[in-house]
Amino acid sequence: MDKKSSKNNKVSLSQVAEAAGVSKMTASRVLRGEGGYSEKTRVKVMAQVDQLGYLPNRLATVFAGDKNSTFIGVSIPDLGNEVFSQVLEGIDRKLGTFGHQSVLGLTQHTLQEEEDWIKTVLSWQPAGLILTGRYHSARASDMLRNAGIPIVEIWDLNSSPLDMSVGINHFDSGFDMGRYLVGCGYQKIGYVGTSHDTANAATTRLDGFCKAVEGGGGEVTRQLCLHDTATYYPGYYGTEQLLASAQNIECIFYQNDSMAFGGLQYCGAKGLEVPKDIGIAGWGDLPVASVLSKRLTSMHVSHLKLGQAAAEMMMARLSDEPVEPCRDIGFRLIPGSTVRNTKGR
Amino acid sequence: MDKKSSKNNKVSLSQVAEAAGVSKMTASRVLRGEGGYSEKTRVKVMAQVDQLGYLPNRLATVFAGDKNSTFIGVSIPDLGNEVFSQVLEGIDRKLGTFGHQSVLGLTQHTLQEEEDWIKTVLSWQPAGLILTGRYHSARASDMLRNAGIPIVEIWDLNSSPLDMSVGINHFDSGFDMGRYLVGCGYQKIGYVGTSHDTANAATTRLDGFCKAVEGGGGEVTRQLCLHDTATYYPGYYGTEQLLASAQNIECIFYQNDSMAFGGLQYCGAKGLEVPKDIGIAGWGDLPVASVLSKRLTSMHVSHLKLGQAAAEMMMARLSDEPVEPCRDIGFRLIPGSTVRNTKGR
DNA sequence: CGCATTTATGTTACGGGTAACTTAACGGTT
DNA sequence: AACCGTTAAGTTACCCGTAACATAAATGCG
Repeated sequence: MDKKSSKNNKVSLSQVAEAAGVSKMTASRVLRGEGGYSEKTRVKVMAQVDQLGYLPNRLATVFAGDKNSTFIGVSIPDLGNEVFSQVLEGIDRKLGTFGHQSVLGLTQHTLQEEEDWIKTVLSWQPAGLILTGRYHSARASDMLRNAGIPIVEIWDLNSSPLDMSVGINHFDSGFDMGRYLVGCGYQKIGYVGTSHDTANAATTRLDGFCKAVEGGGGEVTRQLCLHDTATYYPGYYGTEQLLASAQNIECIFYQNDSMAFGGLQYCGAKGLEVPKDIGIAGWGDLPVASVLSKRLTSMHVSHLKLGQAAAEMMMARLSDEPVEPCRDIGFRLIPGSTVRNTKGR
Repeated sequence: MDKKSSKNNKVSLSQVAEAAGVSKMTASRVLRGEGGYSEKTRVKVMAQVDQLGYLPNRLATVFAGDKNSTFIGVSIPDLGNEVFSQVLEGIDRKLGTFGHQSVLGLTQHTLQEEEDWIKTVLSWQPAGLILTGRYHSARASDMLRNAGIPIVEIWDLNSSPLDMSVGINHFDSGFDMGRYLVGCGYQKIGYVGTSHDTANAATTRLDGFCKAVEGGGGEVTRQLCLHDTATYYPGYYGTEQLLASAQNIECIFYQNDSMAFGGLQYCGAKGLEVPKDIGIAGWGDLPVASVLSKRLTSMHVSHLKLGQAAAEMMMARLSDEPVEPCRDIGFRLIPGSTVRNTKGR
C-alpha cells in the first residue's frame, strides 16, 4: 500500500471500484451519495474506501470543469499588524464553516507583490478572491476582470469596486479624529506614520485628518517615517524626530495604535506627561490598548467582523444570492484619556 | 472575451495554439521555455498569450500527475494569539520566495478540527503540510502517514516526529522559568492559563514549571480558566479568581504575555504594586511587552524564525536535499522587572 | 405473461496540460 | 542527388473523476 510506485502512490477511485467489483462510475455515485445504487453496493464500496484509505482527488473534480473549487485567495499586506491577522482570522473561520479554504498571500503593501500573487493564485482556479485595499496595478486589474470570479476588496471601502467591497471610509475616520482633537482644544498637531510607495488607507486617513484639523483652525505638522513598518519602534523614534523638529506640538496622531504605544513610551522616557504635556491618539483600537493604565485615544474598527463580512459576501455571491456590493463596517471613536478634555475654548 | 460562455470562459492552451497556428504541444513547449522551437514560433505563441490573456491552469499540470503542486497546507491554532500570526508570517513569506503558497487552516486548538482540515487539504494534493503541535487524532495520523508528502510539525519540538519537527522544548522553557522565579526568592507561586481538551504545549510548560518550583522547595497553586481564550481579559479575571482563592500568592506565572498583561492591569486596578507586592511573569515575549514602563519578565522565542525554519525544512525536503529532522529554535529568559530581584535567601 | 417503468450499473467522452513517441523540414556532406 | 544528423513540429495517450448516454436487471400492472 505504501510507497509502491515512485510516481503516484495515491489510491484512485478506479482502484476502489475494482476492489469492490463495480465500475468507477458506481463508486463515484456512492461516494457522492448521489443515489441510484443498492444498499449492498454502497456497503461494498465504502468497505473498500476504508480498507484502502481512499481520499478523493478534488483536483480532478474541479479540473473536470463542472464544479467550482473551494479555494479562496486572500491577500493581506502583512501579519505583523494585529489588525490584519484579525481580519484574516475572521475570513478563514467564516470560510471554513462553508467548507472553503484560504490560500494566503502576503503582499507586503506593494502592488507588484500583489500582482505576482494574483497571477499565481489565479492559475489554481480559485472560486474567488479577497483582496486588501482598493488599489491594484493595471495588469492586476486586467487579470481580475478577466478571471470572471467573485472578488471582495476589503479594508478600504470602495464605492465603485471591481465586484464587491467591505470596509470603512478611512477619510471619514481620519476626519472624525481630527475634529475630535481640535474639539479638545489642540491646534498644533503632529502626525507620525509610515510611507509606502502607493496610495493606501493610512494616507487617506491622514488626508481626512488634515482637512478636519485645518478646517478647525489647527495645523498639522507631518512626519513620515519612510521605509519602515508601522510598528512600535518606528513610533518611538518617529516621535523623537517629530518633537525635535517642532517644539510646539501639543498632540500627536499616529498611523496606528502600535506606533502610538511607541510614542507613549518615548514620552514616558522623556518625562513628558500624557495628556498634561502632550496628547497622544492612535488608530485601530488594538486589544492591548487596554494594557495601559490610561486608555489610549483611538478609533475602533471591528476587524474580525470585517473579515467575516468579507467571507459572507463571497459565499453569498458564490451561491448566487443577491449581495449588496458595498458594505460599510463603520468605526467608533474611543475618547480615551491620552488627550486632554479641554472642550473648545 | 468576457463572460462569453456560462461554463468556462477561461482561455486554454489549445485556443492559444490554434490562434498562433501551431499545435498545443508546441505552445506548451514555448510557455515552459523547454526549447525545441524556432524563434519565429516563440514570438507567434507569446503574441497570442498576451493577446488572449492566457493564464496557465496549474490544476491541469498537477493533475496530470507529473509535477508537484506548490500548495503547502499550514495549520495554525488561531491568529488571535500574536505568536501564531508571527509564525504564519514567517512560513508564508519564506514559502513565497520559493514560489509556494500556504493553504491556511485554523484548527482552534482541537484535534477534530485539525483532522477535518487535513482530510480536506489532502484532497487538494498539497506538496506538503506544516502542522502546529505534535498531537494528532489517530485518523489524522493515518492519513498523514499514507499521504506520502513531507510534513513539518512545529511549535512543540518532537523528538520522534512524523517526518520533521521544529520548535522548542516547552517543558524545559517552563522549567527554566520556574527555576528562575524560585531563584528570585518566590515560594508560593500561582499559575493562570487556559485549559484545552487535549494535551498541548502550554500544559507541557506548566509541567516543567511545576517540577522546577517544587524541586526548589516552592509550591504552585494552579488556576485554569476553563474554556476561554488565552488572552488579556481571562488573564485579568483569572488573576482576580486566583488571588481571591489564595491570599498568600507571591508571584504569578501566566500561560502567555497577553494573560500576564491582564494580570498586571488587575494588580494596578487593585493597588497591588509590581513587583513589590506581587511578581508577574509571562511567556512568549510579545513585542508589545515593551509598551509597559516595566519590562515584563517573560520567555523569548523567535516566532518568525520558527516559521521560516519550518518553511526552509519543507523546501529542502521537497528538493531532496538532506534535512536534519529535528530543529531546536531555542528560547531565552527575559528577566524583566516585574519580579523582584531578591536572590536566593 | 408481456410490455412499460423504474432502478441499478456500465460505457464513452471530456477537461487542460505534458511525457513519450513519431513525423516533417532543414542543412550539410560527399 | 542520395544520405544522414539535427531541429522543429505534430500525434497519441494519459492523469481522475463526472456528465451524459446506454444497457441490464428488477419491479409494476393490466
